[in-house]
Amino acid sequence: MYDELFQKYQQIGGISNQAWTKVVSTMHVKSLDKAEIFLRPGDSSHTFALILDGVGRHYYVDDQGKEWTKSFAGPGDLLGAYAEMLQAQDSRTFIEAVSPMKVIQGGKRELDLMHTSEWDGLWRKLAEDHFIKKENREYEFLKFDALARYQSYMKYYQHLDHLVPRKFVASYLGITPQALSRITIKN
Amino acid sequence: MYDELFQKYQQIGGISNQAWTKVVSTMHVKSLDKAEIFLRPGDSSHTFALILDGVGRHYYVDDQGKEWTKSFAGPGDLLGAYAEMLQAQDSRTFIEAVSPMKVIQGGKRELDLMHTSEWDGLWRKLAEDHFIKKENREYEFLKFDALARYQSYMKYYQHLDHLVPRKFVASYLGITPQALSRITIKN
DNA sequence: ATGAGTCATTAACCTAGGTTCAGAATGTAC
DNA sequence: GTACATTCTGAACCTAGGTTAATGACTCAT
Repeated sequence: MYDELFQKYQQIGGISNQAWTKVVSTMHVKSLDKAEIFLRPGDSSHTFALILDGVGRHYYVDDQGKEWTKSFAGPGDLLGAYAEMLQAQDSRTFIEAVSPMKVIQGGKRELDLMHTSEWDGLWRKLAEDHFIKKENREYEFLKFDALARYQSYMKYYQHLDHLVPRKFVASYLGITPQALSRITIKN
Repeated sequence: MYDELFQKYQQIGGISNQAWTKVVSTMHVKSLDKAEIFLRPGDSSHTFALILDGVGRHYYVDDQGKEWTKSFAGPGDLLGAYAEMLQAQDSRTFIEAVSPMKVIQGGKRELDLMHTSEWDGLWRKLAEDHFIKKENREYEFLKFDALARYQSYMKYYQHLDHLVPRKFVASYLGITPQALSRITIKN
């Protein structure tokens, strides 16, 4: 998985093996139990990880205690409070392991190491990809009903869905588990 | 306004006066009538503009002919099919003048001129800002009802609102003009 | 294996917002 | 200024999805 990880980010941002290794070598592998929380509101957003195995989930909790899932993340994906990192704020989101996970974790040290021009392209690409994904989600919230959003979820996250409880899917779609049941039985 | 524009992007991305002037000097001023369309689906996403005066609107049209507003843009803001530009696709969105506008327009030539490392920081910052804005909108769609979204709109776009017809506000919130009337009368 | 939580589903009822239609209030063109 | 078109508001009715509550089906810890 290490090699795949390098290849993935190499391809996205044209990082040299050297620069990559320099950063990754100081990161350490961490295992997370199912339902273990990786990051919570108030934690430093400098903490991040790359997923080797398993599925993670980024979510908010509102004042009534309801959870709203922003995104899921699988092998190769970035786990972290990305928006807060960009704004130099502490995390406002929770990140938890949906299934048992294995990740390589980094922090401020590694982020600083990536503050060279060689990494600019990668970070720009990551920002752009994040933007495109969120704009697409905006589009779906504006135009799609819950069923159409569910179908889009299934398409986008098909490789992770078998590990994701339906209540999390519902919270990602912005509906209740009951509503998700209604939708998926009928259609 | 020219100076303000430079100062704004100077501050965002640390562009030198020289680099800025080199790009802007080949752009030309364009006036748009109210309701005039600046860009439509199928047009090259290389066409973009910086707003000198007036208010623009980015929107989709769905298969039933309904319009869904992605964002508004005022003086100093970027007018363009940004997501499509990033993906090297033709525009999928409409952009129109909500009020009479004055802009400085650019195209592929200027985009190419900005393909130097000096511009990387600015483009990265733009991508990040776009991402943050969209993630915030995702958050509001997940957690807020129409009234709360309206209040958020009023806060964010208060400086432009006097120029924006309410039907466009409704289409930005993802509701009908009738629903917007209901909301704003009662509250 | 057993009991205590979770989780998914179903059903009955409720509500925010959609739809349709109509009238009032604006704009805009001549 | 008059005429026409567009926008805004309002009311009546409808529907997608929320809320509450009940019932199995699963975990999983002991």
